[in-house]
Amino acid sequence: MSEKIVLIDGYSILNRAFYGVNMNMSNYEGLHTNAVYGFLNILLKILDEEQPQYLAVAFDVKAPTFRHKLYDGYKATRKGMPQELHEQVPVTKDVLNAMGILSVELEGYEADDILGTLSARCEKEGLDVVLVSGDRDMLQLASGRTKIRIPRTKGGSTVVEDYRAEDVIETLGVTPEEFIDVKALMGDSSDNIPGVPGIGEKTAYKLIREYHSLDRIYEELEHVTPPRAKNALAAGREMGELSRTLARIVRDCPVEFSLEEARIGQLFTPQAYEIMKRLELKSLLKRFEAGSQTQNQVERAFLLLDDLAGAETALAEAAKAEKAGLQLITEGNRVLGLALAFDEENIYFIEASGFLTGEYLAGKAAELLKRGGAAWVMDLKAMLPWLSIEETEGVYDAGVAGYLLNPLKSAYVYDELAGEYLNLTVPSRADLLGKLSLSQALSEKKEACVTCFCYMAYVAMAAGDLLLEKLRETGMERLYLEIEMPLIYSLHHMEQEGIQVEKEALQTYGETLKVQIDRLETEIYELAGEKFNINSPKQLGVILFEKLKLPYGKKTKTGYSTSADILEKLAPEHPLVAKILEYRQLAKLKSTYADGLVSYIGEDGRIHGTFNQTITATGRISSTEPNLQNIPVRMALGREIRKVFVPREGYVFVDADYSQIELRILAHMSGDEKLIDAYRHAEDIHRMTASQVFHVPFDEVTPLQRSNAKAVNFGIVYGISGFGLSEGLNISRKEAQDYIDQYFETYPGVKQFLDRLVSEAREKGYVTTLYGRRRPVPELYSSNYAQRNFGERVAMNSPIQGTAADIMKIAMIGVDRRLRREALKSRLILQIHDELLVETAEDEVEQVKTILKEEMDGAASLSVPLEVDMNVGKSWFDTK
DNA sequence: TTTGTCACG
DNA sequence: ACGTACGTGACAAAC
Repeated sequence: MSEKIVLIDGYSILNRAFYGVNMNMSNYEGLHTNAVYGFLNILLKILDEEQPQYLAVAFDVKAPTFRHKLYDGYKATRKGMPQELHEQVPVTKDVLNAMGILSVELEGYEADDILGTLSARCEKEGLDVVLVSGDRDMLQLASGRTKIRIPRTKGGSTVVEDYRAEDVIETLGVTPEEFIDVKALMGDSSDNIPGVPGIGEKTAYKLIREYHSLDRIYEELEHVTPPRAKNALAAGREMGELSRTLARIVRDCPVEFSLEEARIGQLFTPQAYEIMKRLELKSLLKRFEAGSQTQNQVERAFLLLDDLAGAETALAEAAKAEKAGLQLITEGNRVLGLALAFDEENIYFIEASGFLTGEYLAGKAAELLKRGGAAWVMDLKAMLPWLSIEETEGVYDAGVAGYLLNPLKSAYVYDELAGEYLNLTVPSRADLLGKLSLSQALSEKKEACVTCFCYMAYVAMAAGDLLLEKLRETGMERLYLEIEMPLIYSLHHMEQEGIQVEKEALQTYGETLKVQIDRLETEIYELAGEKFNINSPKQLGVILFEKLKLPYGKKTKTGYSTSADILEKLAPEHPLVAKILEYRQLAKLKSTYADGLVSYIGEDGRIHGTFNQTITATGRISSTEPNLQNIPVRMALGREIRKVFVPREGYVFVDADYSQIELRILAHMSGDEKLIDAYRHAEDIHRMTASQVFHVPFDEVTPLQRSNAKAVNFGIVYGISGFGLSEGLNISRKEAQDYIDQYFETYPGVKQFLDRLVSEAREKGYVTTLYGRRRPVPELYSSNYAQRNFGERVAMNSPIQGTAADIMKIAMIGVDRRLRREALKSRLILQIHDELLVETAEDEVEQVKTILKEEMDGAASLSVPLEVDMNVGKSWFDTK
């Protein structure tokens, strides 16, 4: 076995770590530690896996490199790193130093070049090389001896992509050496490598696959096709050759390096331990303490209680505690037990069995929540169906707190919160219980269950104060206490209430669809001349674009695109296309809505969906199992479905929706005088926009002008781009850009506002709503052009969409509370982002309308009024 | 599990 | 020449 060296691209891995680990992580000095933490985790993971004898980390030096001298534009626009990351660089170097790990820097060269040089030298010495970087450019260094490893954070955990030379060939279709020339041709906007103007990614790969090098291309220039590419190549030869020099990683830079200095010695030194302590990286401390991993100390306190006496004693103690963590453990319609913690020594799982019934434990849980002290739970809404309690002071949901602090995470479970806020690495539910259901696990792996459940209670308790403190620091305490916590109860009420659905009518509707689908199916097979699976985009693509040779518009990464917008343009070409579109529509209605919804109707004749509070990046709620926020309405046939959503006997639906709430928020937040003034008076906002942007009298706006203005309004809210608008309107980019320019000329305050959102987001790393809700925008720092642009649109859209979500939440809480406090029978049953549906007792219609109007109008006081449209009907179909 | 498609605001 | 409209969830097919 040959010896092995691991070489690490320092900044690139720090960068990955920074965006992969929750940004709020910091020590008591206020120093952010998430990147250091993530970096060390990746480092230790790689060392574990590779078991190398040698190790070095390369860093860039803040000075111009030879590339800057060659080309003025080189990395001129590269964005600086945010302060929170910058401050972690010296700390990371200190840690490496304390661990005796070699750091290498060289003025005039980038870390890439150092890595290229060290890998070349080590290969020559007969070593195996493992290069760790976040940057795919590094792939040009892959070889038989050198493996490139690219860590990615995927759904919270880190996975590493490995590339040996053969993997590069397999994934890119070119060799590592050829990859340099690909980059020379196509350029790289994130590094400001210009490339050959006129040659894009597709052409670059195609050319290199055919000719294998830039030089060969130029030798054979006469034969290069298409002519467009040939001409571009002829004109851009200098740029191409310059780009190749810029793109090629240097393999012989004058860096001083001796293998002996890179030899790995004692990593977990006392010095390193001290730094870990100062950084408060507790989970890493363990490894630095003895070198060996031990279970977390707190686990010693975990205890299973399954006897009445023991449980009563613990519960009585907990009742006296100032702070407690708990979680009722439930599955289906059963309470399995209660997890409970009230200090570091008293952490219990009380299993439901014998005299310790589920009802008893639920009652005790309710008492604990109401006892006066702080009570932290992991997921309050999941507990409420067993508790029969209403809004209670001192009850805090740790999951919801974690969501506000970073809404981009995929889940807010105890192990994630422990890692982020307690610097504690604890086994996840999947680690402990695998894929077992809770009841299965309880009978098969009791001990693991106790660990899992005790952690829930412990983490909720232990992280509580810190979560509140962070919410305070980030200006989200009121958002949390006055909006998100009360909202949990409103969502719970809606879930309990559910909505009545006429099962038989829905089934009949599904059968009608089936008849039409069968008919269409036959017609389609006839027109196509063969049977195939119409639901398969792949098979459909073959029929349309190969057999019938219709012109394909777009390709997806797996084949031809057959999406509706493409097929619509194709419809005049062949009668089959329209049939496919119709088939798709009906198939969707049948599978998702007719058949799909039937399966959710409960014994009470109602659908009780789930409203999720911790899913979206912007602060909206989402709806699942089923999704009641995307019931068809735009197309007539689909809208029919709404006829089966009906109020109970003696009730009607009152439906209220905000009119153009996002545009009104835009007017308010931007402060644009003209827009504010327009929206103060306008009945029809899109018409008013058309009138002002196209300079025509309000009454003379044509339907086309209005619909164009409407699309522009949408575009503005989504974070406008010429391309996006042109797609939405099916017009040229030039025309779309003209519309946008005219809009901004008309409302200069909006332009300023949107620019300000982006620049503030770049500075701070996040954007905020009117109520202080944050959304981090890490994409703004991406080296990828498309990603960065996406970040800009997010920075423009999230404050608007998020503020609308905040306002609706305030309104919901208000409506729900008043219906109850005023002792009405009517109940809020659905929220669809800007719409509320109230199942209203017939004799309460007027009161409910008043409440909806007052609470929705009054939810926020903006510089433009919030208008609410209301309708009453005997089904959801009738409320439009 | 991922991808393409399509339903909603 | 590049690559995008913002935010979701469910279903069927393909991997």
